[in-house]
Amino acid sequence: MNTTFYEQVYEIARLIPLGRVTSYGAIAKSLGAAKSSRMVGHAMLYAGMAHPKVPAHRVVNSSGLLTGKFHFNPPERMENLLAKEGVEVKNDKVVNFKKVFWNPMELEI
DNA sequence: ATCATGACCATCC
DNA sequence: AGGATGGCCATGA
Repeated sequence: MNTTFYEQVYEIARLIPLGRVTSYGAIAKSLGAAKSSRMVGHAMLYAGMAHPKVPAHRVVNSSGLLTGKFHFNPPERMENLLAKEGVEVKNDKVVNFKKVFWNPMELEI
């Protein structure tokens, strides 16, 4: 699926450093489409089909909540991967979200 | 072109 | 704190 908008989302998502997370809204903003945050999430549905793979597990909502974990193979996969990368997850949300949050705009600008 | 959908966000109660 | 509401907009039928 080389859909332009999604491709841009993937590009940003692939830049997320290991052990860091970001939000859908933040990605949308860095693309200049702050109001298209929902599309970012939707794009993640295709993340599995995209190549190279997209670390969709590093993308959460603005509260650090793992809203899309139920879209993973086994939903546990998401927190499992995050925990493995050093991101603590409790109650389906990222601990120290502020600290592990990665701002896509820092690289883009 | 129109309608429905959605891994969101901000706001209000 | 937690649920409900409206807005926003790309994509597919």
